[in-house]
Amino acid sequence: MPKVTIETVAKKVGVSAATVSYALSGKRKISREVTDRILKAVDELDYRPSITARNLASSKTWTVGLYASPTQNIREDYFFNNILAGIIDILHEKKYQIHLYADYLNEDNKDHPDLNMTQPIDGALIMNPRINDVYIQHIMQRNIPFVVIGTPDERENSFYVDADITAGYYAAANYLIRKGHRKIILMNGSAEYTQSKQRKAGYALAYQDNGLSFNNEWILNVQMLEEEGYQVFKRAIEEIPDFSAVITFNDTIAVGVLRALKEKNLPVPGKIAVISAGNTMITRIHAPSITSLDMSPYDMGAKAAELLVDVIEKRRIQPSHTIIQTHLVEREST
Amino acid sequence: MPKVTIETVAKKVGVSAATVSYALSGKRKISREVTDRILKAVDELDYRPSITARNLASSKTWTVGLYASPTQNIREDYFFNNILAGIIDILHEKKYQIHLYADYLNEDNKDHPDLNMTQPIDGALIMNPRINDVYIQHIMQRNIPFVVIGTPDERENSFYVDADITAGYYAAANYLIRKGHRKIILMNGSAEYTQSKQRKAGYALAYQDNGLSFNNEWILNVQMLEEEGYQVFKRAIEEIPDFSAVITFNDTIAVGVLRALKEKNLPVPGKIAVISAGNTMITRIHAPSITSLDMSPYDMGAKAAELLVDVIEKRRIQPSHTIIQTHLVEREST
DNA sequence: CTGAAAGCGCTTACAG
DNA sequence: CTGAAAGCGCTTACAG
Repeated sequence: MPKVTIETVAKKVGVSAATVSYALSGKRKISREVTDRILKAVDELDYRPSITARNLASSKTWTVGLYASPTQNIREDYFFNNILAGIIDILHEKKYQIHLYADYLNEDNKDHPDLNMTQPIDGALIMNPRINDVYIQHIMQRNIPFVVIGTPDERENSFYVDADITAGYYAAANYLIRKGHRKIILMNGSAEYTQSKQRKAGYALAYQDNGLSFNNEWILNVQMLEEEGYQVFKRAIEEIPDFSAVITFNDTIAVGVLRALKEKNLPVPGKIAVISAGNTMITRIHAPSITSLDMSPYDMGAKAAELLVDVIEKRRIQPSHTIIQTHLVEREST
Repeated sequence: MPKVTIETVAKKVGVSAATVSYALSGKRKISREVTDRILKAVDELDYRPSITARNLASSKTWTVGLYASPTQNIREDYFFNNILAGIIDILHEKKYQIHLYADYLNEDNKDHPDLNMTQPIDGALIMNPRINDVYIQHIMQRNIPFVVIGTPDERENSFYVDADITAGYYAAANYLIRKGHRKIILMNGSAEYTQSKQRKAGYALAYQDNGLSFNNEWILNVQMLEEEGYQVFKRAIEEIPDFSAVITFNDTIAVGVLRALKEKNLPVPGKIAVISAGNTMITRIHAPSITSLDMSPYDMGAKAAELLVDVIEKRRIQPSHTIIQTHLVEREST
């Protein structure tokens, strides 16, 4: 069975390939009669355009690259599901496809395969921006439109969508301080991510506004895995005396923290208060249920995707950003 | 800044584009000296090949289409994360990219955009196969290599990877029957999915092997959402008298079921035993923790991806399949 | 309203 | 060991 191309259709109908192309795209008016014959031939031959050829000819791919987390994080990250759902829904609506990349950065970034090719994408969505993010640098250098989910280092030149993380952590710390807590451990993310700076800033500001001070030793940097949260926190319990509250950078870490607290017979909320961030299903079903910062992940994904499409299609040129309000959902852990 | 193409590099070095292509791909030996000059020029010009042009010329895209669930399911489906992680890891290792499609099927399947184009993919991974699956039919018709994650209707002509769901549900029902339960509600998935048949088969076989019978009214079909599980089960509690156990088709549904049971003051496991499937983090942190069927989602994804690459690269031609053993993890809910 | 033809940027037989 | 050229299957100015 020979391949059915636009040429096959053109021959069958007795017109040029150009006419078939125009009839199908609607970019030029083709007479009703010819169009009908073309459509009939397309149907009979079961012709389906080669997207690859179309991409090359039009230098437009209708594809967006999504740069996500490392896979071991994806496995435990419910927050990701919701961001992803928002992205998929909007891009589907706008007729864009998704090319999914996980983060596989290592020492030899230079040889990273994804970075050494011009991927066939019209734009990129970058999650979890790092300080001096290699992906962002690469994308910028290649002049590919992009939107960051999170707050990038170079705010002036970037479009981005983020939750107001600083305000969120300010609210969380403030809430605990007002309840009388003075020594709050912050289980922050890895220092390489810009979000970790934002969290610390909110936390610090709450102490400051209440005329109190904190110690940098109360702030720990951990990987995004439950086991990691558990291990690091088990040590923290020994090494940081007399703390009375914990704020974590996501729900998964909170699960690890709560497991360590249970093991050490430190009742929550009786002796220790815990606040997480993410407000995923986990926080509702955990016993005790977990007070958590809601950051509207679905909306973040959807807004970022919308913004990206606007940037790709040049409806937006000047860098802009959207900051989504967060709110604290109180549950049993505080 | 003019675009840097293979022609730019060739001119700069004083060789043909073909030579540059061969030097870069290694498909033909190019002298050490020329190769070095080419590599130097590539570096200086920051040349990066156009994948789109390469795709068209070689009719190979190094891209796999992943047909996933509807987004509202993805939002609540932790199982998906693990399958996805397995897929991503293997495909990254094998140098394939991922094109992600969510399921947006509706009545007018014919006009489904994803189905009316030849997507630039070398192969497809299809999750949650339906009975008479439109995606599978489409992919088969286009002669695109594919692997189903789950068990497709047409087993003879398909490659697929699945957990032994029938054995798993047999084990779950058997376990409950041996504990004295006689009336077990099966919260099954939507009847359009092939997996729902497998679950019912395992459940039915357990009754049969124990010389007992069940009633079809004890088997309910629900959508993959926590709220749905809750709503449907709340009604079931009224309408199905004297049941003593429940098996659900995933962890999320179990959460809904347990919420309904709690609301109706039916203690678990005191009065009702509950078994879920998926064994995601949810089952460990729920109170009570949930006995669950482990189905190794990461391995399923990884094995399916490996198989697909073998099929694409013609190391496997004859349809084959891998069935992964399941095992029941006992927790507090039984 | 429609066609002939150049062009997108590669790869890969065909020649030497 | 290397080059000239056809070809992948479309789109889109350029002409009429």
